[in-house]
Amino acid sequence: MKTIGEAAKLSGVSAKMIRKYEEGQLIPKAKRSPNGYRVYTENDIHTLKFIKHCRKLGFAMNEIRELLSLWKNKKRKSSKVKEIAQKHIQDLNNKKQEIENMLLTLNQLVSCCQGNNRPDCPILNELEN
Amino acid sequence: MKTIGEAAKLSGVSAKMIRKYEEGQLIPKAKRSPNGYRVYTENDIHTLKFIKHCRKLGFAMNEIRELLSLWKNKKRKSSKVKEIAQKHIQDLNNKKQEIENMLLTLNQLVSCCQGNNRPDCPILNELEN
DNA sequence: ACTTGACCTTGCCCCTAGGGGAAGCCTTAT
DNA sequence: ATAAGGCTTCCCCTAGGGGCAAGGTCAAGT
Repeated sequence: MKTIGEAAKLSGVSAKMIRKYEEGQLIPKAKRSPNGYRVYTENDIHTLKFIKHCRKLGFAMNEIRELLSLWKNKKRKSSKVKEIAQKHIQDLNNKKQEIENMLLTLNQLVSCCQGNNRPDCPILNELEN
Repeated sequence: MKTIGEAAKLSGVSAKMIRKYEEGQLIPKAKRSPNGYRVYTENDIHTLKFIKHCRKLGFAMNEIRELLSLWKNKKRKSSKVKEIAQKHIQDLNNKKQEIENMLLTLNQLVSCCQGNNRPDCPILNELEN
């Protein structure tokens, strides 16, 4: 039986986020010891690690909620998991594309700007129009 | 003199965000007409367009605050503008790298998952460890 | 035995950038 | 007069962090 700080260290999820995941019902409400502190089992920490890995791949909380319920459900269909992952890949590709568009414009603008002591600046000119 | 809705349409910034930019002091507090509605000049709309363009390139509000003050300052040094832009390019490259790392793992996992009616799933296996 | 200090946990607030929505007031057209 | 739509402020949501006041825990020193 661990406190929230120990669970945080062991799982890699911050104590703050553990409380949020409880509030957002990703994990069940933790039992409390007599002093009111949250108490965690090895199993809870296993679940927190699962969540941590999901976050590292960029899954949002709704998606993690679905992944958790599939993970716990031994009668799941792997097609459902694959579907969630593919949807997420799509989202990430869109974000990546947006960033690349920004970089294209920014790199071009920066290469045009002298970057000296004078006020003339093609970056500001572009932002103005 | 325009209302917030008209200013939103003309600038491309939503009414909601115009109020937030006022609250966050990116723009000065709008004057009010006798009924309490916010009132905007052509000049205000020009500034809102500038902010809109900054956002489209992914600048955060702090950065936009700096860019706005440089924009209004005729004695600025273009080197300062260039510096902000280069720092931002760095941030975007980092984000892009993170996304690419996620995609690498996800694509590999998805290609390993059968996606059928059976529960075996390499994606969940990976998330578990 | 008692106090002090260090560290932990609690719940609460704030921040980002943008959206959603509710409740109430104002204007304008029918 | 009434309905539609715009404006006001206020709240909630995301994912994660920062911070703070109040109180618990524990060890060391008095």
